[in-house]
Amino acid sequence: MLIGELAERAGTSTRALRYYETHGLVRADRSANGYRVYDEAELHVVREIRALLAVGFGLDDIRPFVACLRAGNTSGHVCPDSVAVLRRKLAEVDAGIERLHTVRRELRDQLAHAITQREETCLRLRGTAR
Amino acid sequence: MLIGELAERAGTSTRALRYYETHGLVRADRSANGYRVYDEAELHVVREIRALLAVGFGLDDIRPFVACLRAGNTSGHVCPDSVAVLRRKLAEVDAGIERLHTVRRELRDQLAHAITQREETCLRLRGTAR
DNA sequence: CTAGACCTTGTCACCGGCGTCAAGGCAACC
DNA sequence: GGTTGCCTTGACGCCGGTGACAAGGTCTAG
Repeated sequence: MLIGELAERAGTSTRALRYYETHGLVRADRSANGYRVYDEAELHVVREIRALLAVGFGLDDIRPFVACLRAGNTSGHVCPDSVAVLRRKLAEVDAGIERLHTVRRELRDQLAHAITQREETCLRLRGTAR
Repeated sequence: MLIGELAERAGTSTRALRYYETHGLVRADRSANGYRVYDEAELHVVREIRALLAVGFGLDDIRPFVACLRAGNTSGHVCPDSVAVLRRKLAEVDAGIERLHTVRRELRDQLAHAITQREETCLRLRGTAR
């Protein structure tokens, strides 16, 4: 399987695949003419990468999952390192949620305050208009 | 007030102030020697900018708030444009929270799954060991 | 022989809010 | 006049995951 086919089957671009390779996530053999040649296993690797990226992982976070897949596991999630990353990410997401809730409260308060202010101004203007 | 003093009093850097200026958020007069000279009002403007940046606003989002302050309002939040941005941001934050909750669920499930798998593997290994 | 559909490496561009360095001008004090 | 400490503009770097383009090699079909 050449890079174009892998890209299409994995739903990504050849550019991305080469990028993953330079960052040590995807491996390729080379044919005599220098083309990258992939086996079926790499398809699963790339799909794992894409799935994790979509969830918001960075390439560095993904590395353990790929290693786990390469170690022969059906899922990239079952190795200790992967689990550690999952835990960390879960904590990060929790922190993010909390932060957004704080921001949300603040925004709501400011919005409420602004509207109250506007109504008062409006009333005052009507008052002076008479 | 020169740029260094403003930066210090507003809790930011001169670099940031110049950046805000190039993006039309902060205004400065120039003294004879070309130095930026700020009046007290700009301090409030910069503080407003910083507060909104801290909440996660982009510079473009902040522009209406600055305009509102310049229009003579005590708060930058009371003008219609500002309120519109506040509403939009609130919606964005809500969307962000929801997205993170989705991710969180997914992470939790994968984590649970991974741990279950590991326990099974562990049991199986113990079984074969005997 | 040629067209076109692949592949290769290398490089620039993007987004946003700055940090940081360069090279120089101005003010004030010793 | 020399040092120190402010100020000026300009330009590059960063982070991450690509998109896009250039200039070339390779394979296949007509």
